Amino acid sequence: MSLLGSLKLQQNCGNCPIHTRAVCAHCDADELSQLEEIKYYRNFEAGQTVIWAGDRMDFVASVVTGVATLTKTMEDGRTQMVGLMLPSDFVGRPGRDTAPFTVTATTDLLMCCFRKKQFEAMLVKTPHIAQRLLAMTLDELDAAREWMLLLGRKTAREKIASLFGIIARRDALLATPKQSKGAAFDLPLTRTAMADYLGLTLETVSRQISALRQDEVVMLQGLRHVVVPDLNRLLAEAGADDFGP
Amino acid sequence: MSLLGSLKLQQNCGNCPIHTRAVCAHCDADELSQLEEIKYYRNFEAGQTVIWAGDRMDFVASVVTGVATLTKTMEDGRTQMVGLMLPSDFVGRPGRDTAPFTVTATTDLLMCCFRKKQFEAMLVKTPHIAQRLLAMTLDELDAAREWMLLLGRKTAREKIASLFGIIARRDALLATPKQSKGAAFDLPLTRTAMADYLGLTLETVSRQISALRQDEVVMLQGLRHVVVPDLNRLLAEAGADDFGP
DNA sequence: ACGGTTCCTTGATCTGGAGCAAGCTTTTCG
DNA sequence: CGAAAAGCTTGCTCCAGATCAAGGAACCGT
Repeated sequence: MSLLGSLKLQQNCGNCPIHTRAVCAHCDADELSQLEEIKYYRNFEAGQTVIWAGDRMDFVASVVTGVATLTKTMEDGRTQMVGLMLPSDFVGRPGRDTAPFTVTATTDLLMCCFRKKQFEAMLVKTPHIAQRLLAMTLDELDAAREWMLLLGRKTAREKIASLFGIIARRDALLATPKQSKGAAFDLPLTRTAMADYLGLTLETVSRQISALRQDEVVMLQGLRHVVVPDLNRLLAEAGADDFGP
Repeated sequence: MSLLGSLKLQQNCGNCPIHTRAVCAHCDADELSQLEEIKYYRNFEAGQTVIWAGDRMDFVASVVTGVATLTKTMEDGRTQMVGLMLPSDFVGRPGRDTAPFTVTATTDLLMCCFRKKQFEAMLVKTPHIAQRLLAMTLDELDAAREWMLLLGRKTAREKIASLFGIIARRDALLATPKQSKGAAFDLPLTRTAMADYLGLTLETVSRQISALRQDEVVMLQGLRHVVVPDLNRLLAEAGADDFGP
C-alpha cells in the first residue's frame, strides 16, 4: 500500500478494500461518517511489533492490507501463534485495557485504528457495529476451536496440509475465478512462523513440506510460492472434517 | 437439580443461580420478562448427547447447572474437546443453522433454552443482550487462544497441572472463602474426557496424575476428589503465563 | 453378594517429532 | 559486487508420549 493510497483512504471509507467485510460492513452512510471521524491509519513494516502482550492497548483496529499475527510466549521462550489476522480482521478487545497477546506485522501492514474509548461508545450507540462485531467474533471462536483440533490431534503432515488448504481456500475467494481443481498461492509466513502456528519445530515444518513435495501433493517455486495441482488431494491429506461449508 | 427446583425456575429468572453471569445478566425487568416468555428448560442425564456436530440446531441455551463439553471428531475417531461449558456459559450460535461441534452432558445438566429465531430477534431489539453476548464471546475467544498455547506447546505434566489449576480457580470463585494457600475440588471429567481436552491419551493422563501425586503436588481421595496443598506450587507446574489478572 | 460394565492404573515397547549440528540458498546492505 | 545475515534444508540421535497389553478398583442392575 503506497503512502498515496493510504492518504486516499483517509478521506473515504467507500474506497476502502475491506469495507464490505470489516467491522464497519453493515454501517449506513451516517454511521460510516461517524466512524470516519474517529479513525486514523497506522503503517507497520514487516517484522515490526504492533503491541506486546500485557501492554496497555488504547485502540482497536481493522487490518486493511497485509498480515499480522497474534502470539503468546511462555517464560522459557516457547511460542504459540494463536491467530493469523488478514485484511478485514478485527484486532483488539473493547472492554479490556491490556493486550492478552503480542501482535506482530509479518508483512507490511496497514491498520485502520479507532481510539478504544470512542469505539466503545459507538458500540453502545450503534447496534449495527455491535452486531457485526458479534458475528465476526463468533466466527473467530469457531475458527479457534477448529485450530484446537489441529493442535491437539493432527500429525505434522496433516498440520502442514491443513495450513496450505486454509491459505489456498482464502486466496481462492479473492483471486482465481474458480480455476479447475488446482490452486496456487504465496505463503505469507516464514517457516518459523508456520512452526509457531502449528505447534511444531521449524525443522519438522521444513521436512514435512519436503515430503509433500516429494509425494507431488504440492510443488514449490522458490521458497514461498506453492502450486497445488489437485486441491482435493491436499485436503484429503489434511485429515478432513475441517473445512466447513 | 430436582424437578421441583427446575419448575420453580421456570417461573422466575430472579431466583436463577446464573442470572448475574449469564447472557441475561444485564437485562432490566422488562427485558427479563420478554426472555421469560421465550425460554424453556431441558434436562439431560450424564452421558447424554445434547446435539451432534452437523445437526440442525434451532435453539441457543445457557448452562444452568452441570457440565457440558463441546467436541470435534475426525473420521478415524480422533477426538478433541474444544470447550468445557460450565454454569452460565452460552451454547449455540445466533446466525448459524447447524452445530459445528457435538455437545454432550458430562454430568446431569439443566439448560435454559431459547428458540433461535426468537432469540435472534431479541438480539436485534435488545442491545443489552447483544452487548453481554459480545463480552462473553470475546472472553471465550481469549480462553480458546490460551488453550491453543497449552495444546501446541505444553508438556503432558504442564497440561494436567494447567487443567487442575483452572478447575481449582473456578471453584475458588464460588466455594471456598479465600482459604489459605490450598484448594480442593472434584474433577467433573473422566480420564478419557481429560485426555480429549488436553490432546493426550488416557494412559498419559493417568500416568501424569500419578506422577503429580508421587511428587506431592496433589493428593487424591478416591478417583475424582483432588486436594491441592499448595496452589502456587501447582500453578508453577502449569508453566505460568496462563492465568490472567 | 455377585457377575458384568465401565473406568482407571501400571508395565513394556515403539515411534513421531524434537533437538542438535552442519551446510545451503536467498536476501540485505555497505 | 561481495560479504554478512537471515532463512531454509537435511542428516543423525534421542526421548516424551503413543500404543499395546494386562490387571485392578469402583459402579452398576439383578
